[in-house]
Amino acid sequence: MKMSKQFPLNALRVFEATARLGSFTKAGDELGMTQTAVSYQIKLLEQNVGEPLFLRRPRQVQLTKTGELLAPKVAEAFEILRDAMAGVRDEAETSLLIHSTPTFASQWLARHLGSFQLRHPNIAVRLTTSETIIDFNRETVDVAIRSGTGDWPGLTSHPLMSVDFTPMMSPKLAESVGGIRTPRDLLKLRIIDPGDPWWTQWFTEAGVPDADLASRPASRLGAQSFEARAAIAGQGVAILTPEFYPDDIALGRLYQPFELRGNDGHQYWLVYQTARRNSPKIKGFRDWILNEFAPSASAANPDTAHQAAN
Amino acid sequence: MKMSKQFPLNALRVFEATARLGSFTKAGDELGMTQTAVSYQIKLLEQNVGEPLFLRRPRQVQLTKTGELLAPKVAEAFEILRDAMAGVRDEAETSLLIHSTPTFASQWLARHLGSFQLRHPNIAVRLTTSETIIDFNRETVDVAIRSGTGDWPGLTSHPLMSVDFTPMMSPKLAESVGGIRTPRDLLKLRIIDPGDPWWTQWFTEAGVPDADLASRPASRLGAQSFEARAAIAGQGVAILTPEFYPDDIALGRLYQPFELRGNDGHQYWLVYQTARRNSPKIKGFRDWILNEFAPSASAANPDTAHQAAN
DNA sequence: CTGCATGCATCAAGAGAACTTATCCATGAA
DNA sequence: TTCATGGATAAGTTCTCTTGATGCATGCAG
Repeated sequence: MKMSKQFPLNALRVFEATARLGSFTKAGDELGMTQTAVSYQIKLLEQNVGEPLFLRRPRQVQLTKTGELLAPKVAEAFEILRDAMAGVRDEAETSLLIHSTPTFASQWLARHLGSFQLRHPNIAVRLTTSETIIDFNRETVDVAIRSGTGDWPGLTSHPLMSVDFTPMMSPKLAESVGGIRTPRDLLKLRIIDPGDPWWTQWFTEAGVPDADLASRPASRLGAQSFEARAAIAGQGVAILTPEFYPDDIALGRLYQPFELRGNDGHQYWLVYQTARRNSPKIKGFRDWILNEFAPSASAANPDTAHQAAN
Repeated sequence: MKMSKQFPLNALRVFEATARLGSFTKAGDELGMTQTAVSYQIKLLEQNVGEPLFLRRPRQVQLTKTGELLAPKVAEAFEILRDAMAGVRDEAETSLLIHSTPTFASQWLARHLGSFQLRHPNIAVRLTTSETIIDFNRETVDVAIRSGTGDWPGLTSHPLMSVDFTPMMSPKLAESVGGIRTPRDLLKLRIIDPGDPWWTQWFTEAGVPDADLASRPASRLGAQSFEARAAIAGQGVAILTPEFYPDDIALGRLYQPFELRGNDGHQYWLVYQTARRNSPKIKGFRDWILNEFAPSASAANPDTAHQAAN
């Protein structure tokens, strides 16, 4: 015995509308079905209940006593369901859960999210961060920003910015050693997190493949933004992503001695579940952030999206 | 846009069970469907809402925030629906609406219904009467007892008793004219409702085709039971159905001078909508009343039913 | 009183949804 | 590692539901 038959939900919906409108035809109109279908569903329900629910009067139907007993409760139940669905749809549309790496969150999102909220004033943004790459199947998250190669099955990724890196330090620190003219001059300074592979790569590209970094004291701060603070404080030279520190550069707190930038092939990506690509709030966030990163382009171009082959 | 799709009821039911049980598989078991079907329905609902409702954890599913928002309301709504259905089913099973002619109701049902209630103590009987033949499509009635030919489209009829008739009077009235020996003797008495065609028919069959009834004063009482009361009171001779007055006959309040009974081809029938023939309470009433009218038979024989050709 | 409009019932046929079967995959436990 | 559990996916099938045509009864208008 199928539960679905033991509890004819669709018939109950039809019954609710019919009881309210007092007419099979009108109920059919409201529900977008034919009068025939209404008649059929009501009959189903009556068979299920074991009692007629409507008296078939000449040009109208009227509830029987049994029907009158049932109608208000059914109406109430559907009212609740309608509310619940509406509430959840609303919630779904008006709250956006963003996950990001801490660095991107503090260095970029924190400064730009205001513009998103201006554009979508009725979307409440919540931001969570972690170094780890979250699993959309295990966390309640709408969109994420992560660095990597953009190759995640089931997810759509849009490139935001490449993760370039170049040495940066406080201007005073540079002056303290008479200025930084060649890459080798950097080795006169304390190097923040010399174990970072970015350093090796950068020095190699800068023509200093033999830079001895391994022997230097390790000072891993975990997140780039912490290293940036340290560099600003004059504690050493850090290898940073310049895009994250426009203000510090503009205000002369950070100094980038060389144009040369390294890039390890990683980028920051906007990522979301491909299945949810049409969700308005996700679409809205995508359009906004792509536009932010492509100020010259008239609009965001979703075609740059990258969907991992599964 | 179909309402039915805009409001996925079946998916909501599946969601309710799944949220409660925390497992697609278990929900499928409870609902009598496969895990696959549950998965499908949940996906439908998630598409509809625009948000995932469950986090797919390795060996269990867990509600997302959105799901947690939705679940309790849905549960409440279904609780109400379940209650409503149960209530209405119960009401449907435990109340029996009988319609009858006033005569049959007062002369037969009133005296026998007690035995039905003994057999079905949890069925609440309600009895309505009218001379007119009710339309099952217009009145809330489960079973009816009516006289006629048993030929009603859409209805099933079981013959209960034939509507025989024979003159009856109070014994004292009979003595007052020196006893009633021949049908003609009846003409010495006041005849109650001489316009009743039963009289004509009976006198004809009794060999008195020329009985002058038309000229007698009319005294239509409307219902046979009223005429019986008048006869018992000695006000005249009435043409009655003896089966209705076993007590009055046994106690000597009514006297039937002749064995001869007329019959106009009408009978009393138990009638109900053929579509509802399997309703337990209707079945119960049918079995009971047929048994009452067939005391010799070991059980009622529904095969005597008569369904009018449509 | 006749003809028309309304509203529901019935029927056969068809579309499409819902469900099943078969498989696969990931995870956690033994 | 291997097994057991629980879910996802794909394809095929079943069957509910819907549609459209038709009929009937009633009430209203002329």
